[in-house]
Amino acid sequence: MTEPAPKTRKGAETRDRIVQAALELFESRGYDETTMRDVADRAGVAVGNAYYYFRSKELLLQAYYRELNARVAAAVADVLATERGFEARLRGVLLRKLDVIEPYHRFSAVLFRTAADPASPQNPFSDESRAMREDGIALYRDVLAGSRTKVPGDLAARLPELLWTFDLGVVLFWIHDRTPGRRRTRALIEHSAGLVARLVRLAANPLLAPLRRRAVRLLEELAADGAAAADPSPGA
Amino acid sequence: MTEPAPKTRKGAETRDRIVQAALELFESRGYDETTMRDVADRAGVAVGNAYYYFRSKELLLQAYYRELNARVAAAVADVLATERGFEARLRGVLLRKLDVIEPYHRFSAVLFRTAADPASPQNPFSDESRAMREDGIALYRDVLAGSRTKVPGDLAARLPELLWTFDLGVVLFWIHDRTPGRRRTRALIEHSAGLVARLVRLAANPLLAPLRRRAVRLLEELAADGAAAADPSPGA
DNA sequence: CCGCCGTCTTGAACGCGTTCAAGAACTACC
DNA sequence: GGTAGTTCTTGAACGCGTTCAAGACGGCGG
Repeated sequence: MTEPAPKTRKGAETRDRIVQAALELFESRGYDETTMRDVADRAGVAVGNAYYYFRSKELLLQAYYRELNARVAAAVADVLATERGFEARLRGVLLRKLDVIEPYHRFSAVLFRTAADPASPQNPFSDESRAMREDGIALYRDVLAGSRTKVPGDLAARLPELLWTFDLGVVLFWIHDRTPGRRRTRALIEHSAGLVARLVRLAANPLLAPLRRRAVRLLEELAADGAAAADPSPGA
Repeated sequence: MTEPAPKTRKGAETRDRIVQAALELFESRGYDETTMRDVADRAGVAVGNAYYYFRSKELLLQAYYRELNARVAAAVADVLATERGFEARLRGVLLRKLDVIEPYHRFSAVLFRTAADPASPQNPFSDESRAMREDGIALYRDVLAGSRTKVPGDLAARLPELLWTFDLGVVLFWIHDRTPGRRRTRALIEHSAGLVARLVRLAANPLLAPLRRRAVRLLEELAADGAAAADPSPGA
């Protein structure tokens, strides 16, 4: 995942020492304030050595990011196993995720800064992120599948993507949320889970079928188009 | 807007020469590939002088950004003066905007990269961007006011913000759109304008009043909270 | 034990954005 | 014209992320 996987025991140890040093410094001092020379010093190696294992400073931060994603997945599993209602599952997933990532709010800006660049492999719509994107969508497929809510056929195929986009929106909001304990983000999740659930139920109403079909058609068009040309992203 | 406004005629000329050089180089060579030394050389000044007028390279790029915004506002005025239907106004505004910014798609990544950082003044939710944000919201207040569509009272107060957020979403989509002529973004605008218009009309339906009130309450809560603590951003 | 080859490690050097102390140019007032 | 005070201009220097040519290390076939 991050260049030359160490081939020897010693190599692996050095790599670990570098990651360890980096994470400690990032955490205590912040990303921008930590220099690669600091990291190398603390790990007891030369700067060049850090670059032997990580092509860039940013990639060093990614170690954090991957770790986080794994922990989110673990934290969320338990909600998916217990809750049965769609609203409860959606809310539960988002709140758990929030709990896990909260301590890293400091870094979110840096992570997001690079994730925002369409050219960056960290961008959620990039080819390189395909696996993670699909994991995210699969998560919401599961949220839906495990609940009793019935979703109209045409919408069912697109709804997981839509919910994943909603998740991205919540994270975006979280990044910008400077209230203590991320109070606003919690309020957003608390209330919007109910709203989303109601909207999904509403979408099943036959009176609204024409509108729903229009919306689904748009989503399909964008997705199909994207597969050929660039990225399969939804809109807002 | 960008530090020491020149106090003398000569100062203003130097400043202009620097902006000019920067824009030409950015356009022909790209932002990252242009160095401040290049800019200074082409403008016939010392590096330090460029920094006397612009505190950073990024601020130099902002010259572009502000210029663009002004041109968008101008291009859009004509739509607002002629069109009367809400849908046509919304679609027209977005398409015009797209036409104006299209030639600068190259830079959008760089602009967005910094706009994404919550700590950056260029961030659309920052205090420093308050003026531009409010201009954007005002634009959509105008889109609504000039149309015949009737919007329920409680929603009317929040809808301009919501539409501005939708606008942000479209721009985000555009940034990631790599199809020729930005075909996908055009499709998105083309279809979603109608959808949004229908949704607004739907919101007036008395049967949906409870749902609408819930949504409006959430928006109000987030806005009020934000004013006190950090930023008044909406969610997804 | 030797020599070889892949793996790992070094630190000087590069190019960049940015800062700053020094001074030149200009203006205003006497 | 002289002087004081802005305003503008300079270029060397700094700290950073990053690169790279050179060498040290370590195991394996002979």
